[in-house]
Amino acid sequence: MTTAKKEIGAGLRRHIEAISPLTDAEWEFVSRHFTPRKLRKHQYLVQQGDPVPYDFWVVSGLLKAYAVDEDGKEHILQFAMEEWWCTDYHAYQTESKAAIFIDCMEACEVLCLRLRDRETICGQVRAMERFFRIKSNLGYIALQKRIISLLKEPAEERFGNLIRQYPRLAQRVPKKHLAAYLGVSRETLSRLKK
Amino acid sequence: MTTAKKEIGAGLRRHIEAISPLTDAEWEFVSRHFTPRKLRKHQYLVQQGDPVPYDFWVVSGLLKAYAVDEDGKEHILQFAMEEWWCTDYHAYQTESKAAIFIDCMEACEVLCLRLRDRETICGQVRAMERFFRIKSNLGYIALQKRIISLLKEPAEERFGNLIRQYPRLAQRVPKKHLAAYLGVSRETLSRLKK
DNA sequence: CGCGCGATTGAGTAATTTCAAATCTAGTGG
DNA sequence: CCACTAGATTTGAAATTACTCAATCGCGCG
Repeated sequence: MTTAKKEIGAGLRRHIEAISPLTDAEWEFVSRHFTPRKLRKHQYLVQQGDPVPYDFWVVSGLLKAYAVDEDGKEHILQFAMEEWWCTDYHAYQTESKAAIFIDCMEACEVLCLRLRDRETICGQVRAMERFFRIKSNLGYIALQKRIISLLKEPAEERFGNLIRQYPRLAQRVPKKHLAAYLGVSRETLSRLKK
Repeated sequence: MTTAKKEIGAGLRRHIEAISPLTDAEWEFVSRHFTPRKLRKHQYLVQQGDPVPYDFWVVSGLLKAYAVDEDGKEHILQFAMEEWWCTDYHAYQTESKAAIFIDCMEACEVLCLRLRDRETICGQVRAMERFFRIKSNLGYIALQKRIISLLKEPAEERFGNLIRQYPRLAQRVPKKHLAAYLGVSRETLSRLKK
């Protein structure tokens, strides 16, 4: 492992151990299954219609995952900043074709994990099965909140909550993309900010 | 265990083993941590502001989980039919107060699982940790699809997909509740059906 | 038979979108 | 340091859509 890769891996290890501690031997085994990859701004990690061999963990940079409707408009499912996981989980899990796009809003470094390797890791390392269980649970909770928010709150309140909860994100991301995340047009979002 | 409870438990065992097989001893251990409960139509399982000690697995009947906005309107997060899991997972996991209501649209039998017991089960029975990991994953995928659907598809298409995917549900549930699930008024839903 | 709940319909109102144009901003090269 | 350009944001006005409120219809159950 190169020095650079070691540093990258250290971040992932901290991320995992915040939930489920690993022995050095376990970490050694786990880390072998991740492949680092660098991408430039605007590069795609996933394109609609293509297979999705990897789950991605963001080391640095910023991703957006989005669906495109028949008018060509983008609807953002998720932003993914440092230490976030992101992929088209349906396509990934079922080894089918992607329904969404994922691309880099900034230059990125990611760690890639194949489905087979994820299952191997979970099978061999008990702590990793626990990690992914808890992580999935937390993800589920977050999406439940998002759905309630979409159904119950007016756009203005959704926007307020977004910048309150992710102030860093709101600065890094062009507001038209925030609009596409909140489910309103950029013009409406602009008018809301008063 | 009574005969009735054995029958109920058998359904849960099948449900679990469809994902992750158990030995008889493991099942014996696991099943001890579930408490059966019967409820009449319109009874609450969770009320906003109350603690949420249980995750519920539906043996029979039909639940709805919903948030209420300041105008008193209901926004349905989830229906839960036979063999579905349901609770306010945020409040459950963090042992905080419920943000939503869950009540019975029909008379129900459920199996109740405390957080502590879920963690015990996962800690003691490897297959159950795997079960909950995969189940959470599938749940996450389902919610991702729902969010994309809410953002990208017009209400008419959401309605069509709903009755296509859950035809049984669409018949069991008053249409005004389907509207509250889809995020439109009942009048709008009514006009869409043409 | 009549009550109650749900579904539908109509009319008016409020909110959002669309399209177009103007303004602003950050990064580039001279 | 300034001018220029591309992308982002804002603003305006018209058109569309969805909502609200009220009234009516339909049906099952007591």
